[in-house]
Amino acid sequence: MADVKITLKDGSVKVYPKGTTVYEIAKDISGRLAKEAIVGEVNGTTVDLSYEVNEDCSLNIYKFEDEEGAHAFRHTSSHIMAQAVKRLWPETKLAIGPAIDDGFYYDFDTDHTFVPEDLEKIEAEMKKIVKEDLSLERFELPRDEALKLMAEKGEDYKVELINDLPEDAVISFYRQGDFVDLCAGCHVQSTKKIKSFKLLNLAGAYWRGNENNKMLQRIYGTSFPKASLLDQHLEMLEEAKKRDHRKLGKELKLFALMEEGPGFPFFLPNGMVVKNELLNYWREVHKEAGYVEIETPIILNRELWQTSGHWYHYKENMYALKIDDEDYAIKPMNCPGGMLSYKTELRSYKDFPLRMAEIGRVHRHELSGALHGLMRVRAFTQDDAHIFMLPEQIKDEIKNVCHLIDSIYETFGFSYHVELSTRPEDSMGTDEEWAYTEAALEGALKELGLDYRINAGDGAFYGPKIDFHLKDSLNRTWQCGTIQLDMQLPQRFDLTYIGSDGEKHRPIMIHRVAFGSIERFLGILIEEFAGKFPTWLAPVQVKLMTIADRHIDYAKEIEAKLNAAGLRVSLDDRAEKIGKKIREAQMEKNPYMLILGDKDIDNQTVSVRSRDLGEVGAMSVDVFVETILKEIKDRSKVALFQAKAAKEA
RNA sequence: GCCAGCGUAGCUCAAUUGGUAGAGCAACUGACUUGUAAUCAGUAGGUUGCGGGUUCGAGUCCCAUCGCUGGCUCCA
Repeated sequence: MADVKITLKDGSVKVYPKGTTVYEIAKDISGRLAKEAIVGEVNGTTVDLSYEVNEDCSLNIYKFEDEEGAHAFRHTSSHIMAQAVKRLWPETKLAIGPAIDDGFYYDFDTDHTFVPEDLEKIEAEMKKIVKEDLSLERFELPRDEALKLMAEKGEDYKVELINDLPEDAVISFYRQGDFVDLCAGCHVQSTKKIKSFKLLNLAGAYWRGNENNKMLQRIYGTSFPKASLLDQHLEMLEEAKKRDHRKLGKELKLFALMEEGPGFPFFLPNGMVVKNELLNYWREVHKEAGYVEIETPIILNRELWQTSGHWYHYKENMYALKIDDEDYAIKPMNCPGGMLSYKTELRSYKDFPLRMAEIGRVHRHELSGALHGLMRVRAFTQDDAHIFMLPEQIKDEIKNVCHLIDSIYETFGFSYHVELSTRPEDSMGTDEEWAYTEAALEGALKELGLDYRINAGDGAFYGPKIDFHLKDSLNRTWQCGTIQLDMQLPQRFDLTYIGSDGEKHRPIMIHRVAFGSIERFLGILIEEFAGKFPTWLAPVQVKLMTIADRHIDYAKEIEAKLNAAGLRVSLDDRAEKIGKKIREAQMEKNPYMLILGDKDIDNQTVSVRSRDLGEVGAMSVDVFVETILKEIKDRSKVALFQAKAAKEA
């Protein structure tokens, strides 16, 4: 393999095998992942050194494909956007403008209200800046000079940021032409590198994410080193729109959201089939995992919510009402009812772990602006369970729940990430209790070897939690499963059990969900499968269609057989062409179509067409039923007829 | 709740500078009797989200309100 000769800025020469990635070269030379990133590529046998080195770092070259490279690239894009905005509206004050997963944003404070047309103007100005080929120069200033510089420029937000930096912080700036920004860095060497970009949307955002602060105007954008990559990304966004669960939910008649009940979804017959299948599956696996099921009331009195603490800690989110002059509230969570259920009997340590599940419908008054299809609603169904146990059972039980959740997600083929959320500011309980419970959850995660990230201060007010997050079609993540260790409610409700010593003790309680919310899970499910549910979930599993009216009797005969086999069947016996019936069935995303005509009557067969595989061929009804029943029983994610076709071939 | 944008037939969208709402698909009726992604013809369908205002005249402009979308905040 040919070697690549690289001349470094200090004049020294290094030789690498051709094909070595720039990233590896950078690591090799610098011996570490340096804080400055530069985007570059090895082409052929030479390396373009023109964009090579920062003043205070050794050679650090990253490709756009590396996280650091993309980050630097987008961060520079963000600076270019800010520079463009400052040129167009000089009075604008800059807040923060970081790189994010798929692009970048910048928060601005200006009297000018940005409208969508402004994005084009800003893009045009950005193009100029890119063309000007401005190099990004880093410089550091002592605190007082840094403050002076930003104050002179009227950048109040930057002044605040500098004031909040720790004493020993290095205060760095980046300059590109006439534009200077307080910035810790990671930039490409020149504005010229930002080949393709697009500003995507406008949004409001509170300064520092605090709703008591001023609302700034945020502009989101994305950028790529090649136009083709940008096009590809924009195409992906278009594709994602097509699988949006709100769109598909309407098209497939799964659910409806109406003005009459914002945030309160209606489940239509098709959606109800999917929901019930999900619940059937859920009950099956939970029974196997040793759970019992209960149901508690939707409405309970004020005293209960005071006991639980919700009346004070969750009041803004609760729907309250008066009944016979007494205060009641609609449950926002199932736990208090679960506590009362626990207390209906004297419990023994021998009953532990006691796993009480509840498919509970809860109502929460979410902010109107937070509502989002099925993902964020005001009434939803939690697949809840409260598990009561001994302290020494905590780790194993958390592991059990993690396994259960994992196996459920695996059934749908979902990948997920885990977060551990710790004590929030507004919380109940002692420091010791929090330390103990947080350690218990983290210990279980570590023993399981699960990757997780810590979400400091994001726990529930009554305990720390482990969250399982799934992604929607736009890669936005949604919390679904959660496991919360709760030492508050057992105390507040004075829950006890009789231990082996014959004395009363306080049980440990886990509060957990796997789907999280059936509604949200269904939303994720729709987007993941783009509406093409696996057969076991599909509202209509088999669509029968006649070629001509004379085939209707035979079709009804087949329909009866499939019905008898427990399949969800629908017959299209309209006097339409078969092409049209197939087209409509495909659009309804029915997994299987049976085409019935003269040949089928003569041979006593059905002609099978699969939504995913196309024409499968003719077979006897019995063979068809046998195969599809297996596919359903296995909760297969793919059509089993594919395997059959492969075997025959 | 906050910032911005949007709201026309069941769905997807039209409607010059304000001039009196239209198309495709779906639906319905009829003809056609069809072999793997759209047969043809006809019929019907809208107080332009709701409520005010400006105007000779408002889907177009203004105000208010409800809802939706993208974010922020919050959270399953």
